[in-house]
Amino acid sequence: MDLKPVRTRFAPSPTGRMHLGSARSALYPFLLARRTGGTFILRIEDTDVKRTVPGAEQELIEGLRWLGINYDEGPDIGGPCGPYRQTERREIYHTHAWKLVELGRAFPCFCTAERLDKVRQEQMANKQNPRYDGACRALDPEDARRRVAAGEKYVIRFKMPKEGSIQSADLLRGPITTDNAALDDTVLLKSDGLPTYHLAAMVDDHLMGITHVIRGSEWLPSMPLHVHVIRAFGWDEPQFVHLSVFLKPSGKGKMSKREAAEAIKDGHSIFVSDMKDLGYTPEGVLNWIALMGWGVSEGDVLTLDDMIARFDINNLTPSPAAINFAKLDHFNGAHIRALRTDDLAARLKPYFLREHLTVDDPTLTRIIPLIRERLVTLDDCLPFAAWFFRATVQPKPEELVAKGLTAAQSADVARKALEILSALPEINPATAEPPLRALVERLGLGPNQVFGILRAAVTGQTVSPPLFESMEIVGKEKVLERVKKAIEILEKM
RNA sequence: GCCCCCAUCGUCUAGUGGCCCAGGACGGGGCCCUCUCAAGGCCCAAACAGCGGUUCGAGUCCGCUUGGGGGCACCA
Repeated sequence: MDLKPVRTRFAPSPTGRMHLGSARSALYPFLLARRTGGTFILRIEDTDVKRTVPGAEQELIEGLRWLGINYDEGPDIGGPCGPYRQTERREIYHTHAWKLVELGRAFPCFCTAERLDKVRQEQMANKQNPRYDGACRALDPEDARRRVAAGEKYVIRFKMPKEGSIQSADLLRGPITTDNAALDDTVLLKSDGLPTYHLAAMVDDHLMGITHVIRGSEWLPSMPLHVHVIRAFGWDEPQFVHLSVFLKPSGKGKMSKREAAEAIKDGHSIFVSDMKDLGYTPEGVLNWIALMGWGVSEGDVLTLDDMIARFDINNLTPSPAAINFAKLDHFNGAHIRALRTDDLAARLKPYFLREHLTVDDPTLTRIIPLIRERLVTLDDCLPFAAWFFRATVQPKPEELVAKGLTAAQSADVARKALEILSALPEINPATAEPPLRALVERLGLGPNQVFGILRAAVTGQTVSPPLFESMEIVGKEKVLERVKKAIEILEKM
């Protein structure tokens, strides 16, 4: 791959929540910039004032930060090509739109939305393609200028050539040729004075020196228009890369609001800001989205640094990808297992605190090695280890009874185990396991039966971290106390 | 309706004309390990959408069909 430093950007519109698709649209240009020693920019495309939702920009910024996708220039940190929020660049677009008018490549249009709607409906009724009918295209330029000066509402439309064709290219798909006749006199500057995407993005990408435009495939059909606009200004177009969409897990149809709700029911989400609460790590999420649309031949558990080292824009795939939450779980678990103890402890603590547990840090640190490889999500620490931070446990009576034994027999086993444990100076795997295994032998029982009783007694549950290691952390005093309590419960059954 | 894009195991993908009776990962099945649950190890099932070309040779190139996706706003 060509490693000349690139300038790339993530240019979201702050119109809703940040989802997986947005995250990936940010990731790839980020990776390309880092791989080549280039620059990655965040630009907010907020030119649709009606659709802008308060807080969306903040969610975007926080999402990127959480994922570790850091940008070099952006609305909150500035940079040499600012401002990075399009509503703050009004004059730039205004000037550029009129420049196109002067060049004869665009024209003011005074048509009302009502008339345009009517025309469109008639066209559709006649099975024609809906398009601008050209009413204002033929207006005398001086006339038009006077009407604008007089304060009449107007938009500026691109004056699409009636004949000929244009060639544009997508890096992954190759060149495509489009007849100009199939293209429309698209609005570039709206009557509120703000630009449409087709003007704003082209102007900004040029002014910000963007070399590679990596964006969603919904832009593929308008790429020819974009190339027209860019060339009308006399600029060179950047490399275009269109990313395919994410499909819902079934592979039938793209992710939708309905599908997003389904995911949440299953304990999953397509929204970046939900991921942390659900116990996902940035590493896991990143790894997951990175590999939907990017083919690596082998070794697919990757950190952000691994991705940067291996990223090659030519290995992106143009076909749509169905999301698969099982794979997210896999990557998340793999990255959790790779975390250092202190790091994992710090990440787990909030989930215990969320349950109003009092966390003792040294204890937490000792628990980590026992649960690390059992965690798929960070909040899995609760079922495995919340009991460590509770003063008492409440085993269900029936869970204290070993398989194949009666309550009375189980109580007897527990009494014998208690006797052994009481005699130990302290309880740990080295001291407790050999005599208890000997007990298993002596009673002619299975280890599951004896250890199962103790597990339920000490942890209050049937699934737990390894028993002897757990008992060591709990401490002899509490272990004895809990086994005694278990015996009482069993005796009453 | 018109325009554009895509097409390898259930899913994500490797494959850039001979190295492919198609490789990896997830998921699934089996076995081993084992105090529960995991993790780990070993093994198994599972795909080139169809039809025509081009070529000595096609998963790989071309065309058509089918299927899927996207777009046709003073939204991005």
